[in-house]
Amino acid sequence: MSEKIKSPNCEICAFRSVLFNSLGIDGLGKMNTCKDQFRFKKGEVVCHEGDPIESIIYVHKGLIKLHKRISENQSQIISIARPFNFVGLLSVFTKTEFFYSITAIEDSSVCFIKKDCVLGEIETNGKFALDIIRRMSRITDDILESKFALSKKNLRGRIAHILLDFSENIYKTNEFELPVSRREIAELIDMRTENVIRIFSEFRKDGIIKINGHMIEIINPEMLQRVSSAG
Amino acid sequence: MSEKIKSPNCEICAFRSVLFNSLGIDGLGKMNTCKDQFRFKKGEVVCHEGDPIESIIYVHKGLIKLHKRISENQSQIISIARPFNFVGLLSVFTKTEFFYSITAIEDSSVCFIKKDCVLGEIETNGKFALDIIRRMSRITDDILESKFALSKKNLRGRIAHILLDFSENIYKTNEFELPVSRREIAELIDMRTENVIRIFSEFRKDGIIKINGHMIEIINPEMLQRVSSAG
DNA sequence: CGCGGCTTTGATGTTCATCAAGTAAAGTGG
DNA sequence: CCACTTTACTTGATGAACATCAAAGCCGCG
Repeated sequence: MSEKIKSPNCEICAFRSVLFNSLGIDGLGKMNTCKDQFRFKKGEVVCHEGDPIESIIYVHKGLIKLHKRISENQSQIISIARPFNFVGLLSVFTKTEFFYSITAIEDSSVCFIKKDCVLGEIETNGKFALDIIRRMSRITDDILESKFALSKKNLRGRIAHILLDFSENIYKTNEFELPVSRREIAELIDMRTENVIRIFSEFRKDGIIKINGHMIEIINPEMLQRVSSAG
Repeated sequence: MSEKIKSPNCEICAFRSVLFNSLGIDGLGKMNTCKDQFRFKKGEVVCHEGDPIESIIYVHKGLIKLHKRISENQSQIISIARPFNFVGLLSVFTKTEFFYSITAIEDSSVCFIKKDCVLGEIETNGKFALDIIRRMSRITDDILESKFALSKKNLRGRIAHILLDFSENIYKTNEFELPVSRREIAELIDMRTENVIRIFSEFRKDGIIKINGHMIEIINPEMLQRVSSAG
């Protein structure tokens, strides 16, 4: 079960987030009273599709996936949120319910920041409002650009892209344990499980990566980069 | 050439836009001094890729396309903006230059609203800030949902979808003149010109639409809806 | 121990891009 | 206004990329 943990002060935590630059000590103190921090073990559900949106979610540690059932035996992973990411920052203003579920794919720690606190702060603190808007724009840009880039890559390019993302942006090392199954990778980059496996094997045979179950070692990052760009 | 026209008062125009609800007469008066209204004839360029973003753009009348060169002889249409739409509302906060060009595909009338006015109003008017944020969220939702939906449709589904969009959302009639060439349709929904034509022909043979050059009549909207959903 | 989920490989079929070639329409210069 | 050029449109044939189907091995778990 998820476990509520003693909240560290936002003052201490805030340095991690550009978002709260404009709050000042007063605002941070206020935020402190609006939030709850929880730990989730790998596989635990953070929230279900259809739950009311009462808070925005800040990823403190770990990895969580946003996903959506699209048929009886088909899911889709919308994105994987990583530390310092906000989830729901876009939906909170237009929707009343989450249109995706959230599940931890690693042991994670997340903050729930009450929606009303954020709204209130926006109304009274113009600088904070601008910060939120800039943050939202950047999130949107990122999502659009990456979805866009992925959608016009071929399958090899997509696999290369996501391996590089894990390696360079998430784990910052050439050897890491994939937090997701082959099937989940397929759901994330919109292809079939069989082809994920096939292309993993191709990359292995080409000497680009080593595979041992979920452990991946990237032997030739330059080549992977080339495959990603070419795709 | 584009032609600057005598600006109607924003007070008169504003009823069209939910965005300006929170401005009040004072704010609208201010906006009035921050904006310029221009007419563009079909085919005229509103702005070029790389131009500095000094204003957000509001479509008053007509249709404009946002497009981008991706190689010597390949373009891509990012979206088509219609009356009451804002363009640049997302980019204005994170970018300094347009990453797309804008061209009128019908005789159009657009307002340029100075960026600084909008930023200033956000800082001092909390309700306006919230309105902007809500509007941005909705724009983002719309873009993501429609791009998302399109990307997982087959070619027939995409063509059906876009024909329905023109018919139901833009022209609100079953018979209309396509404001774009076959090639531009291909650029908009990410396929090849040849296939746009082929599928148009199929729909014609199936008795779903009638075609006469750029004039399209949708004979069987239900069927088109079914093709769009099935794809 | 056996069941279900994950992984892997091979065979087959569908969808769509690409190439090629020809016609119609629209702009251009004399 | 007509020859000329270019651009848009159209149809058919071919091939590549990818989904789908089928079958079997692996592994953890009740």
